[in-house]
Amino acid sequence: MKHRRPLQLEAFLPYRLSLLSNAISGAVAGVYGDKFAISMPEWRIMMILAEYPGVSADEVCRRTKIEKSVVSRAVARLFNRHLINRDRDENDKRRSRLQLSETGLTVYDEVMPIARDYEAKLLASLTTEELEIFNDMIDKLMEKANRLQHDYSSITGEE
Amino acid sequence: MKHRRPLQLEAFLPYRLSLLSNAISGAVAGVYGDKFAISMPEWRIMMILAEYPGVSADEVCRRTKIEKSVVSRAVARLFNRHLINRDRDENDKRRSRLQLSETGLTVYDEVMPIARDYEAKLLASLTTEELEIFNDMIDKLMEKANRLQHDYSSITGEE
DNA sequence: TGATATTAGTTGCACGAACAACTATTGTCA
DNA sequence: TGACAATAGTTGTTCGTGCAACTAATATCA
Repeated sequence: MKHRRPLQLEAFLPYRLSLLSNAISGAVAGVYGDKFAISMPEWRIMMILAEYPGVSADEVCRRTKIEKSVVSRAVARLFNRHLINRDRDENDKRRSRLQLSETGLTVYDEVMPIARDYEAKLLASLTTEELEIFNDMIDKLMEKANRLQHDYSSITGEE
Repeated sequence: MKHRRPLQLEAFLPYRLSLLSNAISGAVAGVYGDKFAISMPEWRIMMILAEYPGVSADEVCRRTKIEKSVVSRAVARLFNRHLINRDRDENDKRRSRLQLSETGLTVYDEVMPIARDYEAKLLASLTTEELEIFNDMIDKLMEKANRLQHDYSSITGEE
């Protein structure tokens, strides 16, 4: 007779992480989304531009890991709403140079404290040491996941 | 604490968790997705049905936290592909009683070891103790996130 | 009992994300 | 130099997801 061990779905890490990520992202999105109608990728881009003014859309992709088409449309939308400035790089006319506009900075300065406050409250449930461990484990898992993804993608391959 | 410091996006937890969750989910999806053309929610439902045969679609929703429309369509698709059986509950004719079919069980038995193996390999990068801590922190953060989501949703002025 | 509220499940619709194809510019190398 | 590859960015298409409206069955309560 076959012994079928249940997975214990509630303890299944991918499942748990997905739930947690959704819960947190949902709450974070509420912070800026409801008030300024800014989407998650748009906000991430604004954060990047606040930290690295003048970067290109491509660099935003590399830093955020957001799909370039998503970045393209998000940038277009931010630009149309005058939240960012978009100049072309004269040394490489394919490249754009992006930065927050005056308005964008204003919005950023208004939202950022709330986002920071949210993160602080969220992390208040962890000690500094725990947080360090947590971050360390995220790194490990991330690295492992990327390596495994490569391995497993060949399972389905021709054979 | 801090005033005008940049957020250090790379250290921003919601951002990091989102990346990790995507990476892991992507890899997991590759395990069953490529081979059997089963989507993520479909696979989760199959896991639930393997663990709790005969549950209703609504109970699947509660257990997986997946939107009921998504569950409805996923169940329909699994049913059409003869991976699950769907009977109506005679005591409450609104309810359905779902369970894996013979075929579904076969698929489950083939995919499950791979999924389990993947999780094992993923978690191999953590010690047992670390994993325990990690799970504990996920619980804490989850609880906190749910509470905060409630708090922050009232910022926008709606009640 | 009958009016009304709840619940289980389905379906329509809108929106965001992934993927690929495309334009325009720049880099490479014979 | 000129042909071709690579890169930056845009756009079209498809698909998964979430919300809301809807149907059908059951529960509540005067």
